[in-house]
Amino acid sequence: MPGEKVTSVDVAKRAGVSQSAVSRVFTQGASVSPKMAEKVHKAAQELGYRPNVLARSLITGRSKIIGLVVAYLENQFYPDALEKLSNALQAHGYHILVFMVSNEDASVDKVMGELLDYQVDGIITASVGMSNDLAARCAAAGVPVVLFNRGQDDDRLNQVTSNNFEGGRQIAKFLAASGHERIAHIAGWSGSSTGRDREAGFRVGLKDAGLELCACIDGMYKRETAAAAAIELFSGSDRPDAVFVGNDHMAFAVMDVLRFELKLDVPGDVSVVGYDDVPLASWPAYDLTTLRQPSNRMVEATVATLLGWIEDGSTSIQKIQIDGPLMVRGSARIPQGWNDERL
Amino acid sequence: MPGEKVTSVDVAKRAGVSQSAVSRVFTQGASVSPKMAEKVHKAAQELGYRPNVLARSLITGRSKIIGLVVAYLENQFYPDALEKLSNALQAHGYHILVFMVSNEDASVDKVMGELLDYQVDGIITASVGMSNDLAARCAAAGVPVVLFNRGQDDDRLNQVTSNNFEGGRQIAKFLAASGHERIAHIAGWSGSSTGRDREAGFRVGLKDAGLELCACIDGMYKRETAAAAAIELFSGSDRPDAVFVGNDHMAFAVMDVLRFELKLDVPGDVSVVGYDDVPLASWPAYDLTTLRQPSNRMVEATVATLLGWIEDGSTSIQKIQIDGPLMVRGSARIPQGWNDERL
DNA sequence: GATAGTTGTGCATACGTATGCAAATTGAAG
DNA sequence: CTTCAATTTGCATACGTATGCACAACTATC
Repeated sequence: MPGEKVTSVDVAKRAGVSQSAVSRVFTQGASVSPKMAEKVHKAAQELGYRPNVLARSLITGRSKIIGLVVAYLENQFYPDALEKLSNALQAHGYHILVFMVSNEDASVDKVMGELLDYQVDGIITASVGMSNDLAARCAAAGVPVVLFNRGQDDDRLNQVTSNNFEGGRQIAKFLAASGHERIAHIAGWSGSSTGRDREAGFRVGLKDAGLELCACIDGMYKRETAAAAAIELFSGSDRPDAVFVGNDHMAFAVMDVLRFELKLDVPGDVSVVGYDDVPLASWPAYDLTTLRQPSNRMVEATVATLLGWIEDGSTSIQKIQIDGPLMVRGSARIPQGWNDERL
Repeated sequence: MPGEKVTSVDVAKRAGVSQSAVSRVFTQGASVSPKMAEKVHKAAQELGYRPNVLARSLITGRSKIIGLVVAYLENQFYPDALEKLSNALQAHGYHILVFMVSNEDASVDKVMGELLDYQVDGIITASVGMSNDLAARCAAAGVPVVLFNRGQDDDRLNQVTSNNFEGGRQIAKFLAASGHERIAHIAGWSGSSTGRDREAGFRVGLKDAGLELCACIDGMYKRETAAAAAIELFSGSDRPDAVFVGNDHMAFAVMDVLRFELKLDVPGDVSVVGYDDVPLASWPAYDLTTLRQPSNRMVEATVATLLGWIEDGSTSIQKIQIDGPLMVRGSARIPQGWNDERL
């Protein structure tokens, strides 16, 4: 391999100008004469020169890299968000450096260290929390953090979520309105704010309707755990007639168990409602009634917050909650006149 | 924000040693006395020092960044691969910088330029090809490229795929053995090697069995296109009794159309076979018979190729094809004695 | 055409680290 | 205690770029 690194010095030499001139031509907002710009561009073109982002970052303190920490991509919500985040950031000249973590242990902290080594301009964590100790370090390093789809009390951390409490309540209202009487919940991981908030809202919603949760199991946001929970809940004869599952990913597992293992009819025997509205939820094989997390708007808010912090020096902590609609589909009995009421 | 960048110089000062000593302590394979190492580590600890990867890369010429170019994450195969790639590379001290492209136009080339700006140590493209012009530039820059799940003739490009031709043939053999007579194909995008190879193998396999393709439509690897193709193929009365769909992602759409729109029974009326074996394929809602692309081994091969090139200076072009088994499930009629034969 | 004001350019230096080289230290052997 | 080899350390410099500062070139004004 030839391995010809062509630098601004080479370009300067060929164009017969100084290195600083070359630098200015490639720097946004520096003043150069049209004549100079043309000369330099020509030389650069001929040599195939492109500025070295890393070297630049050394001096500007801006790496144009955003670190994304994510636990797993199995739940379709996250690849979808990742794609949208990447596109949005790319449009602003930033790119995403990916860090996979296992959510359970302290690997988050370890990985975050590596993250800072890369001098990232900002950090987005999707579906993972972080230790306060770590939050402090990021704050000290001046690196803004946005928790995407996860809340945390630490007041140094921005966060963007859907309105999980309200979402849970809305689902309760819906299930109550269609006359269900034994309503169960397979909750999101209780170690996560999203899981806890959805459950809390759901309970309040049921209470408002004069109902009470007949059973509640932590599904850990995992397919296997949710499936096991479904078997436990629905094997007996006094089974629930409706279940709110903490996210779509688990809801699919639950529907699989209900229909193919326990031979129950959905929604005839059991109504199932999920949370997220991932693309798969609308496919007819599942046709899942679910509360939409508006990923577009969540991504928008995340990017806006991050860039505001990085480029405009904003320092106000944002705790953004975005409302989403209930997508009424075929997996749950529909209350009479539901559509009318909502017009 | 405080913004305390702590450098090796700060650590050196506090430990009462030279900056180079600090550097050596944090450099793999440099010789330092235990005493020195301890002093430096202590000071570093106290100040919260971590080496700046970007500055390091400037001098070593190694950024520890691998660029990943990917077109879309909607097909579950890719987030799955991304997760595995990231984990494998992370274990070797590398991280993935993500670049989303739209496959159709020349945006690949544009994005690749940005990629090189980051001085990536290597490039993985998932599901996208690249212009020869570009391949030349990467070769010139000494940056190794691995095409993941996509082939291309250019002899400067490594590639890792499943054995698509053989896979297609195996599927043909399977469908023929179960006595299907009117066999159709909704092909992968004809602009991709994977799509073409699977189709070619499929045709050969049918021929070997004395059969012929009764219809073939390009599904573009897109859900909507595949759905439209399914309607076109199966609306008439002389419909096919089996269809091989170019990947699982499209196969799901096809099954949805067949079952819920055209009210056909799978596999009673039509057998459906996919390609990839993404996790969803094994969920009972689809229970899709499909040819597995062994993503674990493909990832392994990709990482090995890339790191061999980067770290061991290997320069031999690898064109790796990995065989995968046919996962026989419920979406296609099973030939009598199929299991016996295969023992 | 001289002067002041404006813009464009070059010089020098800095960013944070790694590394060749020579000096200094250590340890072993005589 | 001396000598020599082996190891450890510090000094200086380089990586590729951006930017403050001083100076050169140009424009407009009288």
